[in-house]
Amino acid sequence: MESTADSRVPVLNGRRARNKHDKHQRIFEAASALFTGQGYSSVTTQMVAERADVGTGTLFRYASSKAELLLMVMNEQMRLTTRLGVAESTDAASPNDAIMALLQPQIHLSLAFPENTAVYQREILFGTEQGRYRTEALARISELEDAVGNILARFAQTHRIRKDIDLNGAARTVFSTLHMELIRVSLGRQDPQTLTATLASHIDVLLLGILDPE
Amino acid sequence: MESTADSRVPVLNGRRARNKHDKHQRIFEAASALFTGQGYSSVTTQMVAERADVGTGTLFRYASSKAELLLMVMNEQMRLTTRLGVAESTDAASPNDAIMALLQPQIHLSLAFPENTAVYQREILFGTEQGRYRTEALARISELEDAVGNILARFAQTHRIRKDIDLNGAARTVFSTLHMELIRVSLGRQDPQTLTATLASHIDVLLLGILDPE
DNA sequence: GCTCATTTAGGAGCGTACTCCGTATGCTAG
DNA sequence: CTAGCATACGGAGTACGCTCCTAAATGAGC
Repeated sequence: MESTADSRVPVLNGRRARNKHDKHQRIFEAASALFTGQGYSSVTTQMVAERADVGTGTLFRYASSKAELLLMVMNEQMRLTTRLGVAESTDAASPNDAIMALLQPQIHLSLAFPENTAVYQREILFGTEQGRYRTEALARISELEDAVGNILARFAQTHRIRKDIDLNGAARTVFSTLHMELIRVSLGRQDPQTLTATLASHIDVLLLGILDPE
Repeated sequence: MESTADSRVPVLNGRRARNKHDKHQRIFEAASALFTGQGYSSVTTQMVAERADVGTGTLFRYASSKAELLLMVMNEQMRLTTRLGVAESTDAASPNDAIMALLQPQIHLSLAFPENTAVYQREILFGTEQGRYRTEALARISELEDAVGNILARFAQTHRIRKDIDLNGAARTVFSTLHMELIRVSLGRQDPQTLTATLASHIDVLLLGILDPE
């Protein structure tokens, strides 16, 4: 028994691993094409399964729900925008600029795919299942929140700040506004033009509001 | 022809109107009892129909979806809390107190029914159907937002305020935070205790942030 | 190569929100 | 009271996300 335990080390080069990888790839491509082509709601899991040439049962072995399929696709896009945002925020003059530079790529992506963004936001906020892709999405957002928190912390080192202020809490309010504005815009309830201005204004007020009024 | 047009005035005393009213009442009570008794997700529309003693087809003539059924129930509760909040906010000393007094009853209600609140928030934010009860819910929230806007406007009259500040936009950020915190708490991701403090702090920062720093 | 154990595949089947349309009920005119 | 019309009712049927269980594929030991 113990001798076979050694073979538990995952071998990635077997037929099995390759098949799995292939199927995952096909499913990813099918979901990606369908979701970005026609919106989330008009795509059925049957369609994805057929296009990926797998059974429906198989599909749900690779993503535990239809929503997870979307997260799988969106995460990949978010991976790029996050990296981009972090990079661009480093050489910003003011904290306002830094935060806006950080978030700009996410906003841009969101505006490009409104319906998928709405579902993405919905699943982030209201999803209960602890699937692989949802976990990844949450991690990515936490990253961004921490980045904003760090920018605020740096600001706090060069300015007199009110004592009882929780900087992480402050960072969260920025994201509350971001989430809500993204939802509004992605569902067509608000002009995309206003989003950036609203967010910038919130940050502006926030920075002034946390200063110690001597 | 024109003479019959007079009869278009809705007569509320016919058998028909009474039947309709009765059914509506039964459906309301059934939905109310089931949703508050066990959570939203474990209630099926069949159950509601049976308990109300109507067919499923009939049920969907009175509420266009399961979510609308919940909104129907929650709206009624919100009607009371809104009135209460508005009343209590009038004799508050500071704008902070006024806003918090305004929102306290809503928060209290939300904490009492976490699961239903989560669904309520989800439908408010992401619902697309233009059902009767959703419209009503949105109107109720607009009311509250306007009330916050008014409190800020009064504050602006007795203090020097930065020029380029949009008070309604500022009011919206308060609600962004409120929505997000309610979601977090109602899904059990955050301690209910912190909600009020977080919100109060946001308002605090906001009020300082919109002041003109001479 | 052969056998056995374990992992993976997939499609028939299920639960549930919602619809469709034939039937019943109430209203109005004559 | 009756006929004709409009409205309301309700349950069989549908769509779709997801599960369950049998069968197939793979790899290990000999």
